[in-house]
Amino acid sequence: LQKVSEWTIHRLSTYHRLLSEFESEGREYISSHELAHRAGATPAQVRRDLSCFGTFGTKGRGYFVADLSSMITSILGIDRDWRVALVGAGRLGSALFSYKEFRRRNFHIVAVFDSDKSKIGKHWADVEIEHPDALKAVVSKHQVDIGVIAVPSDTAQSVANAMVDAGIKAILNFAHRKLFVPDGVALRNVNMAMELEALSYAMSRNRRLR
Amino acid sequence: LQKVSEWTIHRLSTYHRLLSEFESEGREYISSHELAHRAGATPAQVRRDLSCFGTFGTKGRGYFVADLSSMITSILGIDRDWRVALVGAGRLGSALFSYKEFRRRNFHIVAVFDSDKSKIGKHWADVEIEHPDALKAVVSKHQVDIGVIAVPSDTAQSVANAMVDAGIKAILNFAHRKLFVPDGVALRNVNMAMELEALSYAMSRNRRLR
DNA sequence: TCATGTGAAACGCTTCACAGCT
DNA sequence: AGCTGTGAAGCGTTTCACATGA
Repeated sequence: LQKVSEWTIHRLSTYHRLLSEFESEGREYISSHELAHRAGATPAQVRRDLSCFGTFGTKGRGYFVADLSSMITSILGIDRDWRVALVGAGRLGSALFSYKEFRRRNFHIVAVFDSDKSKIGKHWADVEIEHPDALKAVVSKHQVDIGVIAVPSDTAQSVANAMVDAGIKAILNFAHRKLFVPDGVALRNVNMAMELEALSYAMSRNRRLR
Repeated sequence: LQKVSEWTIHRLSTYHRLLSEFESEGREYISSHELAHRAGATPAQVRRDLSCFGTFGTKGRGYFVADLSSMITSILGIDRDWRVALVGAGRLGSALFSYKEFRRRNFHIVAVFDSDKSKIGKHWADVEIEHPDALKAVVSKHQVDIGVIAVPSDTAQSVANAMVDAGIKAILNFAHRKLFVPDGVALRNVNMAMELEALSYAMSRNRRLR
């Protein structure tokens, strides 16, 4: 079993989405060249990415769309439901709660937490907002797999600690702060402010170059 | 002028945030070692990142916090205001509109667009929601620098095209889709579904390894 | 002939290690 | 002595190019 880079995984996500499109277009076979073109990658990269997990193609023909799609589904582990706990019931949390792309991929938010007393007890759809103190109990009761952090930066690390303590093994962090978690806990960050700063840098530089 | 990697830029964002903390703690000097520790990086990496832009440190002492902070501010181009146009006034757009981290960094959303007739004409704070057809006119009127795409995947590329056509040089894309833009236009993606799939992969793999 | 799968080369980022300055 | 700045080594990813098989 070799090491697979996180970029490969991101590209697999992309290939997977494109394969769905090809499937609904009725395409049977797809070449690495065409897949790469639509994915913004190179043919060699597509083949290399896939080769990490086995040999799925037919020489001279390409990849059978339906098979490849279901192989990637299985590799990514999205051939099952995942239960998600959301901490932070502000506007961002609300947007995440109703983000259709999540449910479409079988990620189900089964619990919502917020320390704001005016929010506790309210319902979002059929989920009641609870105090974060209940995290550990709720996580084991609902067998939560993934924790989503949508709280202000200054409390993000303590929320992450509580999630780890509750046995959560995967965290998606929206706070603008680097989080530290033990080995064995998967952590991904979505940092919108950082992306804006990257754009700001690019624009400042372009201006300077002209 | 050398090439600077996008990871260096992301780390500069992180250093910048940490330096603000050190400043408010009253620290005068900071070593690459301590900065790296808080940033989750290595001392050599901190020094290498900074060396792309000049020499800011004092041998034997470290970096003068206030100076380094303002240097990074200037490098990232966040020492000025940026005007942002948001396309997509759904829940995600709404969350972005009121995301405090943006305004704190001087990113100001000065225009909001949505093609939903029931939304057009409504106001968010003092910004009126307009039809995307008005994009080009509004961008040049308000001198918009950055476009944010918060629409469903299937219309994201056409929105990006319209932004490019309107002269926007930097785009932040929240749609779950790879966008293609011409050279000279900076593009950053925030792909929440993709991050969840990366977590799903990590969890599936962990389980398989045991 | 056509497209995959893969050693090997190329490339870019990170880490090492130390000269040089305070 | 302590810490920066940086050439050089190390390492992981991408790209090349071709043997292999349909």
